[in-house]
Amino acid sequence: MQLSDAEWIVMNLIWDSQPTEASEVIAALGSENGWSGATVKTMLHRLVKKGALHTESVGKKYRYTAAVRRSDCVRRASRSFLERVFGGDAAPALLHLVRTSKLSDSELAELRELLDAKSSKNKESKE
Amino acid sequence: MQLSDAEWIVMNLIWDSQPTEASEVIAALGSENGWSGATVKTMLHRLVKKGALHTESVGKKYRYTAAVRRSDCVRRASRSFLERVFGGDAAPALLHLVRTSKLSDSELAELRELLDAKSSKNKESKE
DNA sequence: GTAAACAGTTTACGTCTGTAAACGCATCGG
DNA sequence: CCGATGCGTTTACAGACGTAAACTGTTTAC
Repeated sequence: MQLSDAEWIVMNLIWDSQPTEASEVIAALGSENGWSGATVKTMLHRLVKKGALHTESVGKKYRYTAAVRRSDCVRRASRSFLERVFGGDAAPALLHLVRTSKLSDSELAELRELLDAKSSKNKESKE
Repeated sequence: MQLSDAEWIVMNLIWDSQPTEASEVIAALGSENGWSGATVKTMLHRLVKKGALHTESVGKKYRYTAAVRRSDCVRRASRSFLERVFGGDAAPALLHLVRTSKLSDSELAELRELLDAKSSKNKESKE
């Protein structure tokens, strides 16, 4: 499920507050991004058509829900980003991101923990 | 300097082996990506037009060199990726990438070092 | 020197994107 | 009951993208 820039904006909103009605999306993105209602409607329609969203008309109300999991889209987008910018090599990407990002102490700690967990897994598979 | 997928492929090649002649790019990307020579020529032309590449005709030979720094493009692409997929928040992105990537011991070590350096910098600024 | 090869420029064309108006149908308020 | 409002659908349109052929001028090999 390849999402464009604008589509990510819509999907992020819907993932965050499902199920969502058109009016909410229009209200949120209209003021936040300066999109006209017509534009938002087009995005929603296209996302439904490409299978990223799902509409249910419960009673007389229409609601949008995500039809694809955010994690899948994130995975796909990350892979594509790594591929195009870093030739698929995660390590330089990570180094770059760490260098150029502000990270709080707790975030740093969490990352360090993950790295430690990964190291021990490396050791295991070596044995 | 917003680069498209295909443009990244060309730019990566040229950054790696500057200066480059059209024939080399065509040879490399033709076999590697299955692009026709005509396609490569179009890409080169567009990249020159948008200011990402620079042509010099030294004597009777034409050579392409990058007119933008890779690091700038990487920064821009990373920011855009973070923005669209993780709402601009680096920490979750890093966690995701670490979780889903294979990293060697030395890469893990290097990352850990960077994190440590960042921690101490955090402390400094607090004092 | 004439044809083949090569390089850059033009033109082409279908698809995707961002942005939006217009249309048609249902519903709601008066 | 009738017009305003809300929502989904259709249509629109310019610019970017991927892909590539055609054209033109130059260089090179026979």
